[in-house]
Amino acid sequence: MAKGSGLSIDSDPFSFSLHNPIVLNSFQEDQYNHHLPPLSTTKKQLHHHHSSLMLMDNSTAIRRRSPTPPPPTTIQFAVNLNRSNDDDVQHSPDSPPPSNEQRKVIDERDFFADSKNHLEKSVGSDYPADKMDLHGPTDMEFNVNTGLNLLLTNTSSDHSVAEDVIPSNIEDKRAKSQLAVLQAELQRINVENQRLRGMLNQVTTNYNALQVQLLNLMQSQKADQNSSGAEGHRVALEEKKLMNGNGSSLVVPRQFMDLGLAAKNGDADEHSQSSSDERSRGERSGSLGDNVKAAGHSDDQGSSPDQPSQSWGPNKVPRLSSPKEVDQTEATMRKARVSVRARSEAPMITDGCQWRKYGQKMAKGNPCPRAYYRCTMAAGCPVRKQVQRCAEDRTILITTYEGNHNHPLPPAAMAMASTTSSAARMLLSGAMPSADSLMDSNFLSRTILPYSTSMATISASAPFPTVTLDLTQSPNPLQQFQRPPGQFNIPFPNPNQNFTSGPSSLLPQIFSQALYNQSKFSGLQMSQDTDRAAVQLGHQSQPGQQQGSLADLTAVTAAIAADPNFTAALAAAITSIIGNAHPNNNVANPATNSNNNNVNATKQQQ
DNA sequence: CGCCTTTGACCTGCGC
DNA sequence: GCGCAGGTCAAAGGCG
Repeated sequence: MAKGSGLSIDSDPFSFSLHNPIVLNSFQEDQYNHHLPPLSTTKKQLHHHHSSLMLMDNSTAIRRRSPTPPPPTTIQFAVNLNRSNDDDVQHSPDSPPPSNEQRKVIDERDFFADSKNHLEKSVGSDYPADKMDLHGPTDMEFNVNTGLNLLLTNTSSDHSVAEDVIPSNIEDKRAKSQLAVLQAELQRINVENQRLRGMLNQVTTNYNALQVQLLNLMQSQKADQNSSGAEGHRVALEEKKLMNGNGSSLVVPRQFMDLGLAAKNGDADEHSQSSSDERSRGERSGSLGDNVKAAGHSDDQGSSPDQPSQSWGPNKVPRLSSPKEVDQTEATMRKARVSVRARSEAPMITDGCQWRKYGQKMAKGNPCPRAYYRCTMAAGCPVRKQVQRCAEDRTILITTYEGNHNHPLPPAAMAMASTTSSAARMLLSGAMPSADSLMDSNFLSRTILPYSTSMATISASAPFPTVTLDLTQSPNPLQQFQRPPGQFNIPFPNPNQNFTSGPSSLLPQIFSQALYNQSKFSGLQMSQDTDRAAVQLGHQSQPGQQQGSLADLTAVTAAIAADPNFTAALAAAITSIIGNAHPNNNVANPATNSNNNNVNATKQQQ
């Protein structure tokens, strides 16, 4: 029996699936079972061995042969995309030839394979089908809102046999009718998709033109600021407030702006060689600052990864004596951090990277221990992160990132890296972004930031410049549409890092999406009535998770508008989702790991 | 055996 | 100088 060619409708009213072939009633199923494995087994095989192409239908209009009306439902067509020889119907030497029903099974599977090809052309016309990983060994489910009006036959086994006995010819006609409807609808959607794509391209073009104009205007203003001396700093700060578009949503300490402008005189990044007098020596530079010094020399723009020994550890930081070196150190020690607050029951948000825990301590004022991780995707990678639950609300997970990766990143990791490095560079440079970076910043502001009016904050009291992305606030998704496209929040410069290139303009959305998908009850809490609104990127593996949302739709829509290569972002998002199940990301829950104490923790508790 | 987590020890900066 | 707090190291043990 072909793997994944069985049919089932899940009992879950919110997600029952039709696994090809599409129509079987329980009576027929019993007949098939003489030759075929149980459908449950088949479905399981499909789940474990095949990718699935799923067509999500949220338009209701789905009729089941059930006495009860259909609930708000998502129909998932799980299509066996791997048609290897092993997948074909295999008959034992003594088994009978395939029956008519079995042939129908095969034919209908072929139809779905063809449908999959249509979808690849439709959704992924800008993205190679092979990169969609639809043939991969994962269980990725690719969901598309079909808007279909389907007439389906229920095959749930709880129906009586007598009720479901239908002549096979009628059933066959019904199935063919459904297939014809499906095929016609797919073609219609293809046309619609092309039309929408064209519209989006037009909007994107216009938007880019506006961005360039705005950039030119800001650059001219900046030139005026530079000519006016110190007054320029004040203007720059005001300008940034204006760009924020919400005076109360972002507090940008003057010191950071001054610092950034001073850094701009140098290299405009973490490795600024400037020795600005505006860097106050009185500011705290804790032990992490020592680490940051080293990290600044070892990340992707400053040094070779072959020299990891200078990267970390206060004990390994070379002593710098000359005033010039001290200034350089102070320039790099002020490395920014990016803190992400998200509601999650998971012990750690998955960002696509591999992390190794190297320490855990009790932090003052928080009963939950703080865990320290370093990136292990490459030797000498300076990136570290801290994970700690919020003391006030332990459902909030605070993840603080620091440093830049010195190695290639998977798309999901690029999303996080892009976001963090953008934020860090914003703090450290304070300079006006380039045209590309402006785009990047705008995308970020229109996707992550709109989820909350107080989402992005910059901490002035923290020992180090820290950008906090708060994803715990209840958003108003409609604001995303209502927000004028020219309105800015934080002008995150383009990371433009060595290994964080790629569709950076899309990454914040992906990052946001990944965060959402990773959180069982994410801070991106959406209204129920908009649930399952349309395109879904989320996986289905978390029962308690809200699936899809208007926010998903808006994020995806923004991504489409931002870049015609939307499918690349889609693939990245899916990758991040898949990465969510990475076995190495099972970090012990700090909140529940009460046995982890150290000297300081003991002192703290005493 | 390699990778990971755990956890006590250690280092550093800061305030008093 | 001492204590505190943040951060890291590294040995020990667990796990697949």
